[in-house]
Amino acid sequence: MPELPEVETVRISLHDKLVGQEITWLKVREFIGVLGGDDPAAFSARVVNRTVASTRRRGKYILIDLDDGSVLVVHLRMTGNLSLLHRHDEKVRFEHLAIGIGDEMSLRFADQRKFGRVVHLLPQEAGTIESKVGPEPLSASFSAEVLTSSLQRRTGPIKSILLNQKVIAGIGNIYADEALFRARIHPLTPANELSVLQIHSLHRAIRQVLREGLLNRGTSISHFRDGAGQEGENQDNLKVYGKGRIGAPCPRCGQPLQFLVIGGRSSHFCPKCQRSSLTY
DNA sequence: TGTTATGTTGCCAT
DNA sequence: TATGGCAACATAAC
Repeated sequence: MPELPEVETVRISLHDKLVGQEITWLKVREFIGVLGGDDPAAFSARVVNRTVASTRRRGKYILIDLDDGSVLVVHLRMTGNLSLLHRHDEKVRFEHLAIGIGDEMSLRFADQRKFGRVVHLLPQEAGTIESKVGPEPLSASFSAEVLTSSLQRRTGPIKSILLNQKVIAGIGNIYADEALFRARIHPLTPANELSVLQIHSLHRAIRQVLREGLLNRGTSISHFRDGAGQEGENQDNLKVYGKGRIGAPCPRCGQPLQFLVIGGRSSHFCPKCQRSSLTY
């Protein structure tokens, strides 16, 4: 479900309603594992009575900064969902954690598949997130040169490399396929065989598809909703993702799109527009 | 009714 | 270190 645009959409939808609010109570439901092995009572003791200082996003992580320098780290994985409801609203389906926000609201974390986590990092642990992810693709520091240097020593298929969070933070299966289509690069191309022009094209395409995803407030193919329960619109903007299996026509050339499993992930592309050794 | 796929990541083996 | 396979889990769609 959630890649950079979706995660950022959730964060933005919650930010103003969380900042400055006190965490007043906390309830862990049946799935205690949501806390990543932490003890519910200890977790609660560290978090309750703290105030939300700010929210941030790093890759696919939502970071909720508390006033003591500690951080609530939320990862939605495949089917995780954050929603801000009134405190007396019914428990939502698959709810694993409810966090009281001020006197009236509660932030619910729900996750059908139980892969997602909400962990609390002490101030001295807050840096561990940084060691898990690479550059932010929409930041000014993510240049074509930065991308070049991380691709040139890798031999794996570019599709798989784009999914590596240490190479670029926040790209998932949808935006990887969309970026490769825009850059006209075959997903199986070994990363270190891309030409300078192809890397520049890919760099531009990555930023473009992520920005569009963000402007459309995320891609809602099945599960995705923002913090207010709103669906995104970017599913209408997808050019190839999900279309290869049915052989839908390429929006550029009309050829049937193709489907491949690459690194265990479904991959959709145009065999004509995205050729393996395209020289400019 | 059974099988298969699902947008993520970490662990394990090579 | 880089890469690939697979498991974690629940459900919908075939």
